[in-house]
Amino acid sequence: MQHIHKKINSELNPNVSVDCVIFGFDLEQLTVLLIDRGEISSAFGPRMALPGNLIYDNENLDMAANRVLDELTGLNNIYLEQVGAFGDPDRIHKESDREWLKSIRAEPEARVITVAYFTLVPMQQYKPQASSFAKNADWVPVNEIKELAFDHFEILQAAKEKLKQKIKIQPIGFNLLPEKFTLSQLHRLYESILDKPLDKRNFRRKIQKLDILSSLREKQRGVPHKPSLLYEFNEEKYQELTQTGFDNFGF
Amino acid sequence: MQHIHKKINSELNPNVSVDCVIFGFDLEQLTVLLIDRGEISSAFGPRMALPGNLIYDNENLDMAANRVLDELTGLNNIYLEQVGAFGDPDRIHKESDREWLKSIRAEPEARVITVAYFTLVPMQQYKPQASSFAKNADWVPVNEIKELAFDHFEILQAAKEKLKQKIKIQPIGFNLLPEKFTLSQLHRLYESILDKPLDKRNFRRKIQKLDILSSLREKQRGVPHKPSLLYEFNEEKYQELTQTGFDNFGF
DNA sequence: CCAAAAGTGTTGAAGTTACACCCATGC
DNA sequence: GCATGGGTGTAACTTCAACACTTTTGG
Repeated sequence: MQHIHKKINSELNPNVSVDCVIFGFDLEQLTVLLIDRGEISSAFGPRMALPGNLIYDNENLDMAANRVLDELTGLNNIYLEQVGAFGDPDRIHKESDREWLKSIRAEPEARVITVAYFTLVPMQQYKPQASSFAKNADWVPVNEIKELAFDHFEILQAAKEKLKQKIKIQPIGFNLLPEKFTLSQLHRLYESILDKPLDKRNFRRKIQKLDILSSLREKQRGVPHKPSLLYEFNEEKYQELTQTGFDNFGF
Repeated sequence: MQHIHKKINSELNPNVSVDCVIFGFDLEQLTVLLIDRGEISSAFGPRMALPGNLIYDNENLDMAANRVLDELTGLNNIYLEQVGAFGDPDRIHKESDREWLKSIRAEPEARVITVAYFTLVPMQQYKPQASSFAKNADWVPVNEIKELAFDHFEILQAAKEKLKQKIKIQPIGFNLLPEKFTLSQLHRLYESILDKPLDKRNFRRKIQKLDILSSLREKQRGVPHKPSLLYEFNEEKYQELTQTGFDNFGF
């Protein structure tokens, strides 16, 4: 896949960037989409970073986030929600980051504040393709991430918090799963996001009460235990509930 | 659009500003602190704006918000919480705003993204004093505000939403009141923020269960009806609850 | 037959909503 | 004495947390 961006009649703004925290789920754990910046010549430091880059002066922040995500990973047309703005003056304190910026930016020393966005996507439908200064782009389990470029680790934590909040008031987690899924997979997803165990029976009861699932007549095959029923969303109710939200999904 | 980006660390950054949404309560309704920019020479448009200005390259965003608030209104040392980043390229579309910027900025045409902050303060303890480019600074009832400079009206709406969310999980609303207050005043405050009526008895029950109020032996005087008992906070419990929050103050 | 995950109900406690009347004061 | 807002309790209902055993499959 290649990206042909219509020529943008505007300059990069050296002071404002966007970064994207794209969450996925591999049926085991929560993952996030990172780019690999490759070996940085002389300096040690984390190679991985959130996909992000400077904005253009004539695009709004949401558009910039989508463009940058597309340019670096090939994912496009994704609804992104803002996490917030980050940008301590010492945000670029790692030598490796400084050096890397010199290789890709016109004004590597400029003060940059970055606006972070996040969202959730069904991993299996999005195959990231690295390009531009991303040497590679791939899903990484959130719990395995120990450090990232710049202040991206901090941004990731903030995004995780937002996600925890959001999952309590909207049925967002659902579209991280394959089209047909089991309640146990959904259960594991909620536990991954909230980072704590949830009672199986209580969880199932609550979820079913939301009335957004249709159980299929189909079962898992080939598993060495009692096969689970498969479910899918009731698209209509799901949309409705996404709009209205629920005040109290008190996990 | 041009960028004159200085590498010197103590310069104003032409592309990033902060704006502050400071909420107060006048015992009747929610208010917000605005500055009056005065008559703008030839153009019509709103005179009022949120206190805000460009950041310096060597200060972090939180510090910038505090500094700007102090410079424009004299309020200082206030805990501010981020609302988010705003900054469509067409954010400066009113002629009056454009003209005003020419009078106060070195690069009035620069693309600016702004980071909004909000907080709540006890009005009676903070007497705003306008200075710098603010001709006046004063509390204005939120419901009376119909338009503001730039995209400040939109920012105000976003801050109100944040406030609604926050009041459901933390006892923030309390410190908008005078030191001694009645439960009815607190009740009215919650209704103002949530913008809907709350049952009197249920409200009182819930609030009291939080166990952060001490009832004084003192009563209102001079009111033409049964005088109310006065309350104050239990400072210790209040702090504790502010830390931990409550998952479920389900109004 | 064993291992592994799926699936299923009840109970006691806590919380939620809705609702109507008397009380103390100033004028 | 009247207008005004202050103050109080209960009942029906819903929601919540805690908890253990049987079922179905693959190997």
